[in-house]
Amino acid sequence: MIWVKFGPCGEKGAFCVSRHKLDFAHEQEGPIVNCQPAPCNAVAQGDGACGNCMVRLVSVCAPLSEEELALLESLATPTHFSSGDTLFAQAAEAHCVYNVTSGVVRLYKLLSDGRRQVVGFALPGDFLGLAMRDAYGFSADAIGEVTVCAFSRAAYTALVDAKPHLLKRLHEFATHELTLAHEQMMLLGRRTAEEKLICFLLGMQQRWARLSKPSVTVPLPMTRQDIADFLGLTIETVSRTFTRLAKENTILIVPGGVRLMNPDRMNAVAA
Amino acid sequence: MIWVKFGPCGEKGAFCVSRHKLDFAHEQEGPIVNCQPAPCNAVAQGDGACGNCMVRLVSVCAPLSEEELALLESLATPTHFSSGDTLFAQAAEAHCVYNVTSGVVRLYKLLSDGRRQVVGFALPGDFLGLAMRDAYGFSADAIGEVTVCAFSRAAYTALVDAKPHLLKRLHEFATHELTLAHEQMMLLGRRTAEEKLICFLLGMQQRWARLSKPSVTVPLPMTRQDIADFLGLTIETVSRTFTRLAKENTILIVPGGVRLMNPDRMNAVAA
DNA sequence: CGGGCGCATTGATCTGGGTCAAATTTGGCC
DNA sequence: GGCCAAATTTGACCCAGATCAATGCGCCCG
Repeated sequence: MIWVKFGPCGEKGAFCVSRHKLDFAHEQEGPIVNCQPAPCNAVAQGDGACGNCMVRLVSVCAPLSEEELALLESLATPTHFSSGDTLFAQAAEAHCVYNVTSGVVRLYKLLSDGRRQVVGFALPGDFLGLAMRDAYGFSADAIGEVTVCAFSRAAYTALVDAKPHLLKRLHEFATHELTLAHEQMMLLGRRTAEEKLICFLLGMQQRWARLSKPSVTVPLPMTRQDIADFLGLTIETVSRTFTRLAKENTILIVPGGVRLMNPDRMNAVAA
Repeated sequence: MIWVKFGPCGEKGAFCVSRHKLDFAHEQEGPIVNCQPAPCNAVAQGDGACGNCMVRLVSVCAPLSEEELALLESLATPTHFSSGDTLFAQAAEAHCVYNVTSGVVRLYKLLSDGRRQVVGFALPGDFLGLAMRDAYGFSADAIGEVTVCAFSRAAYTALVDAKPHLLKRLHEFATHELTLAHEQMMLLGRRTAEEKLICFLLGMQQRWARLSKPSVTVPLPMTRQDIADFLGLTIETVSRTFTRLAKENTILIVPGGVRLMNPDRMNAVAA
C-alpha cells in the first residue's frame, strides 16, 4: 500500500487532495515505497565485492571475468553523495569517471545567463565520463542519495587500454547514448509539449524496467524544473500538461512519480 | 573572384539584387568557388590508395599503419552518390558503414506524420555507422555529389575486433559526437531562433576549417529546409533570421553560403 | 503544533515563432 | 535568352507555450 493524491472530483474545480490508500495487489509487482528506487549502498559498498553489485549485470562491468573484476574492484572508490551534492561541474578539470550504483544523477549544461538544459538523468548502472576530455562537458549532481564507483582518470585510461573488451563495452554504451541523444533531438526540435511529456514518461518507464520489474508506476525523483529543463519547456507547462493528462485519466499523479493508466494511448502518441 | 548578392542599399526596402564581383584578396585564403567544397573523387577513388585520401588525416583511419591501411583498402568499396540519393534509410537493415570522402550528407529522423529532425550533416572525414545496431537509427542522403568508402558490416566488425586502436579511434569519434549532441540539445531546448542560426554558422565554419583553411566564408550546400529541420525551426523563420542578420551586417548572404562579417558579435551571442 | 520555505499548481496575459498565402529569385534546360 | 520548377523571401495573422503573478501544499524544525 502507498499513499496517493486523488484525481479530479469536481467539474472545473481543482483536485481533491484528500488521501486514500491505494491497493497495488492487482499489479505483478511489489509496491515501490514513495516511488523511489531502493538504495543499495550496503550491497554496492558493503563486503565490497563488485561481483555482488546490484548494477553489475546492466553496467559496463558486465562482461568482465572474475579476475578482471577483482582488478576493477581494487581501482574503484565507492563514494556516497547526498541530495543536491555536485559530483562534478562543467568545465572543471576531469579527474574521475563514475559508475552509478544507486540513486539518480542530474546531468546538465548551463548558459552564461542561467538558462539550463538537462542532457540526461543517470540511473543505477549508467556510466559518467564517456564523453570526457580534459574538462567535463556538463555538470552532474545528486537527486536524492547517490552512490557511485569512482575511478581516477589515469586508472580508467590504463584499464581501457589494457582490456579491449572493456573498451568495446564502453563503445557500446557510447553508441547507445548517441542513439538516445538523436531521439532527444527529435523530441526537443519537433515534438509538442504533450508528446514530450509522454515520451519522457515512457522512456523513464523503460529505463526503470531494466533495473527491476516492469511496472506502470514510474518513479520521478527529479523536480518539475528538472523535467522542464530536460524537455525544453517551462515548469508551468510541465505542470499543466501533467494535470491535463491526469484529468483525462492517461496518468495518475502519485507522490514521487506517476502511474501510467493508459499506456496504449501514450504509445500511440509517442510513435 | 566569385559572384555575390549585395547587401541592403535602401532604408526599409528589399535588397538590391544586382550582381557584383567580390574581391577575396583581403582574406588569408584562396577563393572557394561557389562556396562548395572541392570534390576529390579522383583522389579518393582514383589510383586507389587510402594513403592518398584527402580525408585520411581527419578521419577514423588516421592512426592506422601502412600495413593496416592496405588491409582497410582491400575492404573498402569506394562509392559515389548523386544529389538526393539515399545512402540508407532509417529502420532499414544495416548492411554497411560509411566513411565520407567528399560532399555532404544529411542525416535525419522522421515522425510518422512527416515531421523531420535533421540530426546532423556529415562532412568529408565523418564516419556513418557508429551508432549502428541491426537497423539504421536515421536516414542519410546526399546533398550534392557525395563519395564515400563503404564497408560491409561484417568486415567492419571483424576489423574492429582485430584492431583495438581502431576501436579506440572509433570510440573517440563516438564520444566527440556525443559531446556535439549535448551541445545540440542545449541549442534545441533553450536557445532562441537567432542564437540557433548563429551557433549553426559558427559550428559549420569550425567544421569546414578542419578540412581546409579557416575562412569567414561558410559553405552551406544544404537547403533552408534542412537548416530549419536541424535547428527545430521553420523555413520561414530561418529565412527571416538570415535576412535580419544580413540587414544588420552580421553576415553577408552569398550563393551557396554566407560570409561572417562580424564574428565577434556572433561569438558573443553563442557564448 | 505552527511558521516558514521550497516545490507545485493554477490563472491571466503576452509573444516568439509557427502557419498560411503570395510573390520573388534561382537554377536547370532547351 | 526564355521557360519552368523548386527554393527562398516576405507579409499578415495566429497560437502553443512562455511569462508574470498568486495561491496551495507538504515538510521540516523548533
